[in-house]
Amino acid sequence: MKNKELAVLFDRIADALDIKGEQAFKVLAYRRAARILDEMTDDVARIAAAGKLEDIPGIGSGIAKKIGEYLATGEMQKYKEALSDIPPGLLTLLDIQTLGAKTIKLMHDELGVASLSDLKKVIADGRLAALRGMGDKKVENIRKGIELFEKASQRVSIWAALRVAASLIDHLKESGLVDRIEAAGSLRRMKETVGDIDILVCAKKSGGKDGARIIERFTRAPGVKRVLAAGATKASVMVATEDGERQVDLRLVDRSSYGAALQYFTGSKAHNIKLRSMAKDKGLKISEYGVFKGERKIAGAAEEEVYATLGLAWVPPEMREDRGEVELALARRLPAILDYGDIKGDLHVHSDASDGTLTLREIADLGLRMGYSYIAICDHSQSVKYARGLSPDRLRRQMKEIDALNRSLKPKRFRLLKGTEVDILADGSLDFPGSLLKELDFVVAAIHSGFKKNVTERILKAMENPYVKVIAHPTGRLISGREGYDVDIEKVIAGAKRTGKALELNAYYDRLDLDEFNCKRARELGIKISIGTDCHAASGLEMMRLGVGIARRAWLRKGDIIRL
DNA sequence: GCCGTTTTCGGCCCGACTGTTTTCAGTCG
Repeated sequence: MKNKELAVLFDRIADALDIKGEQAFKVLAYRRAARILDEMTDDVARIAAAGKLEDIPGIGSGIAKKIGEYLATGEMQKYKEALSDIPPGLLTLLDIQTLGAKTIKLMHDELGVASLSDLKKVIADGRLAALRGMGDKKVENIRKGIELFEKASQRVSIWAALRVAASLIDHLKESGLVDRIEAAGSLRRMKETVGDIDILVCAKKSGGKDGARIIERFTRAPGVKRVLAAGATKASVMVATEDGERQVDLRLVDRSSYGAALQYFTGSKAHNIKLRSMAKDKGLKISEYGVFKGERKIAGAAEEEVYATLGLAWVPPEMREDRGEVELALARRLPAILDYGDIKGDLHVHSDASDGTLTLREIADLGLRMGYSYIAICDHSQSVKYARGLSPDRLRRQMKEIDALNRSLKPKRFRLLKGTEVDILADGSLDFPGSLLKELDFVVAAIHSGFKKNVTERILKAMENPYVKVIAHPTGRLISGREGYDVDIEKVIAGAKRTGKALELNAYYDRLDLDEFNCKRARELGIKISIGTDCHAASGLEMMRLGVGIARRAWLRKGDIIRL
């Protein structure tokens, strides 16, 4: 599929035109096209062949023609033309906060800045500060922007971000001054990676000094390394996380605006723009303070109200990406996506028999506390030596143990499932014989070695086995803390479709295998998804939330996942 | 560049903040 390639091209064209000072709306049009292509699960070539490109909202005749040209020739005239007089190093400067296209163009035209190192030079020798419109403070901000860019250009994994947000929220709640508080932004939308963390707070007593106290407490919270700004309604700090420092913004809002602010700061940007332009058509105006008809505020306290004023059903945060959800909300036809409470169990957990840390009893206790009905124990098989994989004998002993434990758990309406994460060996055969697999409740198959040897073919062969229900690590992104493997996901998806096997959405830390994109494609093809944490420790069971979040972003319904 | 049961031309989301100005441009979320 050329979708992603084309997305990159259009994004670079947008960058180049932006720096050249082309009309902002033209730049926006290219960016929108890039985003559409990046997220599209259909093959753009197929749509182009059917002559349906212009049916996609946001793709008009101009961009359709350029797509056609690229598909036919492998080249795009507009791309060459746009990039011809732009040094490649200049485009990366757009990623520096406090530095935008206009300033970059000015620096390039006046000082010949063509790269990050050029920029550092003109800051050091004072030539940048001498430019018109520039001053010491602006230069200082750019310098700070560069520092931030070099230190924290990576987006942090959602799990680390969730933990940072939770600890700050708890810290603020302990003050007793807080009425409502929650994380907004991409964290609330459950994006796999998060840039900044946004927290929204509403004081119990508005108008008094409580707001100032909350801001004060925030800037002195544990983990805060630096305060970037602290005003009456907003504060920004840098907080230490597992993978470096991260910016956290706190916004203090009025109770009457809480819903509007939550909606606004949750985004995404594209979703919000669509809402606002709809509002405008209706003679309304939406801002973070509320929905206004002329001077009069007609909604704002609750998010539902904001959507209702536009005639829309409330949209789950995970769907707010302008991928058609607004139109469906208008038609009252939003799909009933999987809910966090729909999860009745975890379908991939390791015990201390292999490389986990928990006993069967501890896992059962945790499962009960999570409100589950079942957990599948899927320890490694014998060949996975580094993870103390179970021999057939040890697995049979574990099965007896589980049977015994289940008898005592019966009154609690909870059971452990007898399972395995059976290894797919170098020749594509499985690490246990069928006679053993047959005795198990749940068989997950996965590759753990020979990452460079015919991975795709081995997975396809394993899919032919009648006892295998699920393929784990289908995209091979990361596995047991090791490097991932290269797999032809197209073939794996086709294989799952053909054999009726499920693919695992694995949520342990940053592994999230499947990712959102392939999860969505699998759903569209009617392939079942199995959600398991693949966890090895107590905290890991809670990571189910990440898996469900990704599933919701992919619009999975209850019926799309395996439930026992 | 895209889009249109008020438009095939003239629109295209909104507000805050900052720093540099002397009324506003640039940037961000």
